[in-house]
Order: sequence, then C-alpha cells, then structure tokens
Amino acid sequence: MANTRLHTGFSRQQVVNITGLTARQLNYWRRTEVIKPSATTQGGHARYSFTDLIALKTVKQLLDHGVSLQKIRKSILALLQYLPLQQQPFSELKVIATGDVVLVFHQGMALDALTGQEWILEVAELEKEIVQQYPDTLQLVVEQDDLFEPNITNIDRKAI
Amino acid sequence: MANTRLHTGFSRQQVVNITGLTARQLNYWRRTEVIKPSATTQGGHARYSFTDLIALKTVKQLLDHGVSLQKIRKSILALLQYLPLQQQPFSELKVIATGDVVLVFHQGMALDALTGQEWILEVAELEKEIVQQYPDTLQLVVEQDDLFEPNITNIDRKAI
DNA sequence: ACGTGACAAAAATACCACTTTTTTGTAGCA
DNA sequence: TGCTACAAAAAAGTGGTATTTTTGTCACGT
Repeated sequence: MANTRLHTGFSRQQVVNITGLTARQLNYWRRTEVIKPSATTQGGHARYSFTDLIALKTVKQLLDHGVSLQKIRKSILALLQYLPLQQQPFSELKVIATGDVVLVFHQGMALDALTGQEWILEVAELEKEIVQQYPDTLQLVVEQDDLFEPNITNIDRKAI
Repeated sequence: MANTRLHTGFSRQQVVNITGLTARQLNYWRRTEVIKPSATTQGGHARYSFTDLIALKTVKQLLDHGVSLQKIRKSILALLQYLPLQQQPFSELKVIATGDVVLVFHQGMALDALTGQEWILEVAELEKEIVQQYPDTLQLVVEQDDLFEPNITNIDRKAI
C-alpha cells in the first residue's frame, strides 16, 4: 500500500492517529472553518494534505499550551491578511505562543497574530540610542559601570 | 566636563532627558521596586547606572506599546528566577511584547516573562515528527503535495 | 535640583453573573 | 468508516462594577 499509486490525502482516522486530535474535533473544525481538508472525496469524505497535517498539529500544540480555539481563529484570520496567498497560515511559520497570544515570525519581524501588530524590541538598539544621545559619557560610563556591585534587586511582591 | 573625572551615575533629571520618563515615575518605581537606581548619594539622591538606563528605556518602550506596569512587574519577577545573578533583567535581553505578553529570548528559548513558562513552537519540527511517524508516506506525500497550491514562504527568523 | 507626602484623576485589574463557543456523547444513515 | 443532527456538559468570552495601581499636581523641606 505504500507505493502503488498517488497519495490522495490522509483520511480522518489517519489524521486522528497522527495528530492526536479527536474525530469530533476534526469534523467540527471542518464545519466551522478552522482548518478544512484540502480535498474532499466524491462521497464527501475529508482528505487532509500533508500541509493540513502541519497546520493541525500546530493548532493542537497551541491548544495544549493554553491558547483557546477562539484566539486561534482570530490568529488565522489576522495571518491571512498578511499571507493572502496561503490557505493554511500555521503550516509554514514559526510560532511562539503563550496562553495569551500567538506570535508568528515573518521576515525577521514578530507579528502578533491576534491584532496584526508587529514589533520587536531590541535592547541592543537602545544602547546605541543612549550612547548616541550622550556621546560624552561613553568612556566614562564604561568605567562607571564597574563601580556598581552586582547587587540583586528585590521586588516587593505585595505591590503586585 | 567630558573627561575630568569618574562618572558617578546619571542624575534623575538626566535620566528624564534621556529616557523620556517622568520624574514622578522614576520616584515611584524607585519606591515600589520596579527599577531602583544602582547607587544613591549620601544625601539620598538617585544615581542611575548605564545598565539602569537600558532597563528603564526597555520598560518605557513596553509601556509605550501597551504593556501595563503591573505586567512588567510580574515579568521582572519571573525573569529573576531565570537570571538570579542579574540585577536588571530587561537590560541584557531581547524582548518581544504585545499588549498581552512579554517574551524574552534567552539561549534560543522563548520565555514568557509573565508566567515563566518557556517554549517555542517550531513548525519545522512538526514536519519531522510526522514523517518519522509515517515513513511510508514520505515519498507519496511529496507527490501528493504537488497537487495542492504551491507553498510559498519560508521564514527566515533572525537568530535569537 | 531632589525627595517626600498628600490629594485626586486616570488606568489597570479583579470579581461577579451572564452569554456564547467548544467539546463530547449518542444515534441514525450512506 | 465517515458524515450529520440533536443535546448536554465544559470551557471561554463578555460586560458591568468594585478595587487597586499608577500618574499628575501641588506644597514643603533639604
């Protein structure tokens, strides 16, 4: 079975085995347009592509890490505006997420998939800025920093 | 004034000019332990180090991008558990944030500064996983994928 | 110029009940 | 096997209100 003909796509059960998602979830997602199979048999059965698998696995991991399906929905929508040519946004990007947001890396930028807002904060850049602004202090600063002992800042936990 | 003596640290007013923060904020942060000056004069006046400036600028940027001070507080606390030797967590890391989270990059890992939870989701890894699980389908998959829309983007994410 | 304290406004958060979404189960059917 | 439909449980989102945090402004002392 592994070499006779063209692969027509993964069946639902195969996807269940591979991804760990439930059949019910796949059906629901298909119906509600989270991730639809790239192809459908004449009988109406789902056929998932390899790319679909990646996307499904990504969504699964996001869920497992506490990102809700509703946020994943929004993320997919937001990403589609940036990648209009793509059908499965999550299948070709590097994704970082926490329970609150989904960040996607694209062309060296961090993109908040929920809002579309994109930015990276480079501390190294700040250093340049400051030195540029106060060029006189550069040399002095280098010496000066050695004066400070590596004491640890304590944070008042009640203040939070 | 640029070369006579050792630099003893930036005064509050200097920090105001450099960072754009208000004196009120610096005082409050000093009192509530967000970021304290690394040194204090005998008269009790603040003296901020260059490292402090970086941290302050970082916090300023986070604020400007919608991260609340309270979340910044939590982030600092979480980071201190990972970087106990450091006094100003925000001064030596690359930070990415949205209105909801603060991610810090450290040793190739993405770290949620709010929760301390760390993880990166690498889509490329998922691909390997799947192929590993279904080695038979590898060749077939390659053919099969050509049936679908051509894949576009490969992400080059900046080294972290 | 700097720090402190007091008062008040603005911003963010926490907590509550309420609504919607998502998941899951079951059963029928191709 | 796989899809659909109906139903119920679980999870997440929404909106209003109280509470806390943050910031601005002013006065006073050093």
